[in-house]
Formats: sequence, structure tokens, C-alpha cells
Amino acid sequence: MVAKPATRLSIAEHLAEAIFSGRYQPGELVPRELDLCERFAINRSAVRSDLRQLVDVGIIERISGHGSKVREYSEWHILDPQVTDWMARYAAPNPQIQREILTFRLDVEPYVAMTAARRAKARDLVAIEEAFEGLGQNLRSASCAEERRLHSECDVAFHVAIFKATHNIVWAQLSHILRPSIHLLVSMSNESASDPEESLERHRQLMESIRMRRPREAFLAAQAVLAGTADALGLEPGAGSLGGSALVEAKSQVDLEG
Amino acid sequence: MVAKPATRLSIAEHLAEAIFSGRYQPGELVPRELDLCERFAINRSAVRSDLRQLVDVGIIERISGHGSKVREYSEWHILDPQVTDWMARYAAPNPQIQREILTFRLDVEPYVAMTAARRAKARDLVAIEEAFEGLGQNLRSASCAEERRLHSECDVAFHVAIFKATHNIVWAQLSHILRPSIHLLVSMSNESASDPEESLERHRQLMESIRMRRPREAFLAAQAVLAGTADALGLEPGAGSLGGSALVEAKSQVDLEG
DNA sequence: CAAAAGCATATGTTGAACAAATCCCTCGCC
DNA sequence: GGCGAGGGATTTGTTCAACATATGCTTTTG
Repeated sequence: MVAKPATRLSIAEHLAEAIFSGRYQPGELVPRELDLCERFAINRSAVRSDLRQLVDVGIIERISGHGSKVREYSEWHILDPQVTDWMARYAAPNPQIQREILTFRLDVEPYVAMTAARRAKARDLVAIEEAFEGLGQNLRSASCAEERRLHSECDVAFHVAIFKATHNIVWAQLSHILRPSIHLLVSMSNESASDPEESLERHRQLMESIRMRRPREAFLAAQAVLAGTADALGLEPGAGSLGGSALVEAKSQVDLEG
Repeated sequence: MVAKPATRLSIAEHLAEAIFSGRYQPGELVPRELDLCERFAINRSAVRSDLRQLVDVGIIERISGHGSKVREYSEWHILDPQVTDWMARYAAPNPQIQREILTFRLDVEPYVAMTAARRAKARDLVAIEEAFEGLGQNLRSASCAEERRLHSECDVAFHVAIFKATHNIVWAQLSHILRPSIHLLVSMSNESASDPEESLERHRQLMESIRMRRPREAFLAAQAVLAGTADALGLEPGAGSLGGSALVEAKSQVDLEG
């Protein structure tokens, strides 16, 4: 895909950028329709159409005769793919939300990996392997921004492929929320606290566990992959909303068909 | 809320009803804009605005110069609150999706309950308890449809309150997908396979476990609550996308061992 | 001083005209 | 006879203009 040359960026895109980067805070009013028309040299219908998109995902609220107000973060539909896309591209909008998503990932991904190990078909392994190889190729050349972007895209693709391998539509759609947290890590870029080579090796372990249909190993491998992530953001493992400790209990009590 | 008297139901609502109930299948075209204008005696701008909502949640795809096509189920944003609301109100649209959601619930809710047991504050207990009491009140009078609706609303509220008690925004928003599966159960109404009194008791156990901050008990109690649900829809425990088998193993072993 | 009327401002609704994309049928060339 | 270019019909996309309605602030009036 060559990136369309001059198709005007939608108003929704501009406003989302402004809101997600914090220039308009919850409670504040965004410019009125006619100002947006002038600012972007566009007609009012188009402006209204785009504003509706922001309304539908809970980001703004329109008050007849008054204006369009940015809603509280808790009202945003952060599970909407479009919203997570904006979160990823317009940077850490709200550190709190980023932490919440990472906590969620810490809770969920080991189980997703476990399920993937049980149900992944050959076709799923292809997707996982391709993403992994992309991860390896773009490892060394972490110089320019473009290279790093490519690397993080492969990282996203790797995790998304695992979610899809569960063959459950809910899990598959949840994979969208990975994008912001992974992109955040790249932007922080002090992920290098842990050796990149080592990180790659952990990803390989996870991939192999799924391929060899070893749910328990996959569970642990996914935890290992995320461990570095948690450190980078200062999340202690036990703080996970899903208690790691209890899971370890359960795991120890049951011989997870290792 | 008294239900607005005659504010015309939106076109989106009508189309959603038609699509979710299966009158328009994926791949088919919905009526063209001008037909919708005539059919609902409304102007084209309003029609287009509503159609945009359906586009944004992935339900239809607009093809310039051709028409508006219903997209495949896998493309629908089933995590969107509006979509789950339509699923709940316009009945089992797609048994497959319902199964997927129930599988997801079986995987997730025990862990959510466990987390809630760790993090619930007093305020959360209030919400859970209120929903539980509503559950008990509307138990006996399962006669008319209105009563049953009230009962299922309390059921939804109970589970939603537990999700919210995790104090994680992702989990909280995920609680939206409970609605369709709970409403489905009510409509099937053969939940009575298990004694209502017994079901209420299981809910009470879950509530108490969370209150007493006993994560492991909460985990098991949530599994017990969902067990009847799984039976009612003919989901064998092992079919869970997330290692249902391992979790059920855990439960049975723990149960047997006291 | 307070309540009501009025005004300014913003969003909500409607209607029309034209532009662009797609499909399909027809015509003409090879 | 087959195949491709061209054109017309259909449908969605875009733009513009006018009016209706809701909200907040100001002014008027008892």
C-alpha cells in the first residue's frame, strides 16, 4: 500500500490527534462546527459526519445549542479498534489508561497463549512464524525511526496472531488493544533494559511452545515475554489485576497436561 | 426512564433489528438510501448519518455507486456496547457468536471474580449486593415477561458489578458483552434445568467470597455459577477456548479434596 | 431584586443539486 | 463469433443553503 497522496485527513483524525495528545481535556469544548469548516476548508456536512464518529466511540458529547464537549476518559470506548489505533499513533495520551491496558495484558496473555497452544492450526503457526521472522530481521537495524516502527509492527503482528489462534472471536477482537501498549514500549525505547537478543529468544520459546502443543509451557513463556514489559513500566508482577499468585497455585495443584 | 414517546426510532435501529434477526445476511445488500428515505419518511442526510454508525461498527460496508453490503460476522465489532445491546435485544442473531461469547465468559469470569475478591472496595460490594437482592426479589415472580426481563437485568447488573470491582478499565468495558449471553439464557428459559433457588445460592456464594476477600473461593464460585449456563447451551466444559479443561480439572480436584 | 422576555450562538434537520464510482448493456472492431 | 471500448443507468459521495430548535446571557419589567 503506497499511502494515498493527498486525500485530506479527516477532521475526526485531526480532532482525535488533538484530544489524545491532551490539547483538549475532558470537560472542555472543541471548536464549533463552522470554525472547523473554515479551518479545514470543508463543508459542514462532512464536519458533522466526522464529529458523529467521535460521538459514537464516546469521546465527545454534543450539546445542542452549546457545543461539543470532550467526555471523561472512562466513557471512551477503548475496546474500539479505531480508538486503540488513535491511542497508538498519537502517543501516550493518558498514562493511566496505558497502565490499565498493560495490567490487562499481564492478566490475559498467558491464558491466551495457553489456549492457542491447544487450538492453533497449521495456518496459525504460519502467521506466528512470519511475524517472528520479521521480528528477527528488524532486530539489528534499530537505528532509524522507520526501522523501529517496522519492528513494533511485527511485535504487534506476533501477539495478534496468537490471539487469533484461539479461534474465539472475542479474543481475536481483543487483540486490538495490544497496539497502544506495544507502541508505547517502542516510544519509551528503554525496553532495552533487557537484551533484545534475549527478548527474541523468549518470543521464540513462546512460539515453539504453541507449535508443540504444550499449554503449560506456553503459559509460562508468555509470562516471561511480558515480564520485561512489566518492568519497563514499573508494574510489579503481583500487582496484576489477575493475580499471578493464585494462578500459580492453581497451576501447581493441577498437572496442566504438561 | 419513561421511554421517549414518539421520537422516531433511528434508521440504524430498524436496520440493526433486520440484520441481527437475519433478514439481511452477510453479503447481501440493504435497501438503498432513497428507499430508506421513503420507507421512514426521513431525509437523506439522516439516513446517511445512521448508516455511518453501522459502518463504524463494522456491520455494513458501503460501496460507492453500488450499495451497502452486510459484512461477515467476523468483521462486526462485537465488543462495541451498541452492538452488544443490539445482540441482546434482537435475539440470538447468530448462535455461533453466542457460543463464542459464552465460551469467552467461561474462560474469563472466574479470573475476574478472583481479581474482584482482591480489589473490591466497599462501594463495589454495595453494587453487587443490590443486584443480588434484586435477583432474589424477582426470583419467585417469574410469571410475566416483564418480571423475567427485570430478573435478567439484575443478573446482568450482578455480573457487571463484579467486572467493575476489578477497577481495571478494560475489564469494566468488557462487561458489556455479558448482556447478550444473559438475555439469551432468559429467552431460552430452560435455564430452569437447574433449580432457581440453587442458582441464587451459587450467586450468594460468589458474592460472599468476594466480600470476604477469598480470591480462590471466588474463582471456584464463579465457575459454579457458570456451570449451569454452560449446560443450558450444550457447551461441554472442555470446549472452552481458554483451557476450560484445565480450569475444570482444577475445580474438580479442589472440590474433591475439600 | 427577581422573574420573564428577548437576543445571540450553536447544534439539529431538511432539501436540492451535482460529482464520482460501479455495473451492465450495447456497439463496433478484429 | 468473440472481445473490448464506450455509454447510460444506478447508487453512493460531496457540497451548499435555508430554517428549526436548544442553550446561555442580557435586558426588560413588575
